[in-house]
Amino acid sequence: MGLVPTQRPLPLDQVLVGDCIAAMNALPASSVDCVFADPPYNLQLGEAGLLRPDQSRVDAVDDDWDKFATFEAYDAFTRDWLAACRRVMKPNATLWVIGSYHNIFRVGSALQDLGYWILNDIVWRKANPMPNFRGKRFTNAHETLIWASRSAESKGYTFHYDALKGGNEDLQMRSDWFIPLCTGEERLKDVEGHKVHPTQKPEALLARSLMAATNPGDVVLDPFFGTGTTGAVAKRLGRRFIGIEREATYAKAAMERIAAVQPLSKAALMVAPTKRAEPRVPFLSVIEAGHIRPGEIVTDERRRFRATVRPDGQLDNGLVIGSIHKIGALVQGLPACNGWTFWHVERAGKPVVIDSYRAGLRQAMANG
Amino acid sequence: MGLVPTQRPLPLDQVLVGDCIAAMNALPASSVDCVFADPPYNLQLGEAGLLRPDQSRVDAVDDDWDKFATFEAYDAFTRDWLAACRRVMKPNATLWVIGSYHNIFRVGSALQDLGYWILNDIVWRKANPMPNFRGKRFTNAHETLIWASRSAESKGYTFHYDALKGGNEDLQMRSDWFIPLCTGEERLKDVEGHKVHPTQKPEALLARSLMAATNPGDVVLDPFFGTGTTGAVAKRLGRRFIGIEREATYAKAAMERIAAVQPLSKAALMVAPTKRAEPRVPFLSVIEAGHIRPGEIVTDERRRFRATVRPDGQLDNGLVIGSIHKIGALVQGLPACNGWTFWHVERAGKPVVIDSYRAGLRQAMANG
DNA sequence: TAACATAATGAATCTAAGA
DNA sequence: CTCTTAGATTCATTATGTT
Repeated sequence: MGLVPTQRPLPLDQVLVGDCIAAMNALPASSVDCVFADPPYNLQLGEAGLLRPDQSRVDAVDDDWDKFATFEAYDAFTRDWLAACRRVMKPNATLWVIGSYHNIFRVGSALQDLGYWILNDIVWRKANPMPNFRGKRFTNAHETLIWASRSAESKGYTFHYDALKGGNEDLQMRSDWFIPLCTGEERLKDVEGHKVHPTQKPEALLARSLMAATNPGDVVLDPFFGTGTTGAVAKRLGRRFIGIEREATYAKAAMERIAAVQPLSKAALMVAPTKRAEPRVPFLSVIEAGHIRPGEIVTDERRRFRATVRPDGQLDNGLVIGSIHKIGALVQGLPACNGWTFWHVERAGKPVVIDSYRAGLRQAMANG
Repeated sequence: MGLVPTQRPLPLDQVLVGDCIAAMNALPASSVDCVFADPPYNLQLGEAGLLRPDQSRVDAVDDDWDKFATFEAYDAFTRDWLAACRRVMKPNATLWVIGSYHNIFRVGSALQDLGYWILNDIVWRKANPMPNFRGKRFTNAHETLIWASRSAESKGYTFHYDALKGGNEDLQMRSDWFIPLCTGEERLKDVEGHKVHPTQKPEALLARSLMAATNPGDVVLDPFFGTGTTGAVAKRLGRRFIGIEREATYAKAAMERIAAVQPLSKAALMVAPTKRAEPRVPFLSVIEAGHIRPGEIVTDERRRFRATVRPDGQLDNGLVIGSIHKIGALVQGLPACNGWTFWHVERAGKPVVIDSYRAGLRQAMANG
């Protein structure tokens, strides 16, 4: 590198169409304040395709850009783009990467190998994830973001601790974020009503990341720009962006989308916390918290019906095993029952409704 | 199996004191049903620099070679113990590993490189995490578990889908678990009131993992046994354990702790039979038992489709003869159909699903 | 129009037994 | 080994259609 000749100006608020590594290598070193990257996940899906219980087909991400022959090939790709990012990052810049269990461990390792310094891993808890249709695994209800500084010596990175805390009911912002999927109006669709991009991210996710780790006027680079969520949020928040996208159709959709975005006033940037429905509390959590012991007997208030609490959070009435709701309905011969208000445990000789153990857990679960 | 030469019995419900890799290599291959591992991560950053695995300080944190060597040593260690685990795992065994952003990416990558197949990554959301005192990062409010099968071909792993669902408001259990930290009574303390082990995991975390992925009587191996949470929970849940721990003081504390654990009753641990596990009933048996007569008309619930019951247990829709499933799929134009839940017969003017005749026959088959 | 019912869909590593 | 068949399997939200 050596001498830096007449430096070209940064291509701000634009989308560069082409390979992200080449495009980044054409940018001057130490020139961006933040990177947000949503690289291919390398899903490795089977040939057969997946059917829902209603026999409709799941629209899987089977695009060519997500296919890598081996982990080695994926690792090489990952190292290359991460290294290119690191070169253009200012010394105190930070980088966000999002991924799932398919790829995030490769990405995290590569980050560390290249000298990045992990500040947090963040869990995006999806409000409405796709279920596991075959019942063979836990519902894959989250994705992971890694937030890293350029190196362990980058102590002066931006983090708006107080703003985040103020927007989080004066509690420190935790590493688990509860945010809905990108659907509805926000999801870009073509004239036929099909989604333009298979993996468009919600703006709320980008907004929280960029609010936390950048200042107004900062330059945010996105090497996998897609349909430009990063650009749209950057513009709205008064940040600048540089997008790089290989597919011209995505790039075009992104620029049209961003053109329609209105930047927010400073006052509007102080976002009110999102209202959430009360979180569901699994009955298993009441047992795990020690309020009710496995093997205990639950009864209705007048002790006409009884069942035994199992360690898995189900009830056993001697004939059938099922949820508090199912067994409650069964013993009464009703089609449905709210087990929380129906079942009681004995405490100091008196029946205590199990619903009384829910409130505390709800409060604790609501954070994040 | 063929001939099995004088095989040493497994050291069940014991703690082996020593190096976990040597201890595992002394166990017979394909002998455990599940592994739960809470490995050390010595990649800890000090406030002012990097520590080597032996806790000596790395002077020049910008020394790339030294940094690389540290990760490399950790990776080699990780590969070794994961490979040793894989050898002693039965073909359908699964493995759990827990870690934080310091080490989980190394572990996940090593897993994949060794041929394990990741089934889920699970987020343990802590109810009461340690706050971030300096306000420079998000509160680190979670840890990550990886759940993996021995290989992509291990399709027969244990997963108690229905039990988990029943304890979770009749909804699929998600990949984000909300569980309190290990504190209070549960936390092991020495005579001076200091915690015995720095990273004792909550029993609820182990209980959910082991209930999900093992059956009563299964053998659970924990190569980093510590103060024996895995053993305590395994005993309580009627599973067997093999613990391996390098520090004799931890091993001793673990055995004392486990000795005090009362196992739950067999009845409480009984696994309810799932639909998948129930014996198959030929539709012909329903006819033979007289529940449905040959020549009767079957319809879907809303009577849009119809077919005739043949004496051989097949259906005839006027054009094609085939199984209840095949004809069900055919009339709907779907690739597949569960004929048991699709077809109905008329009884007292109302449609009755033919599946309702299976339960009685199953009962009879079980008794006969 | 309002209320209600039905259909669609989201980064998915998603079956098991028997011939 | 492959091929065939039985039959088990979904949650939250948005979009669309019907009464």
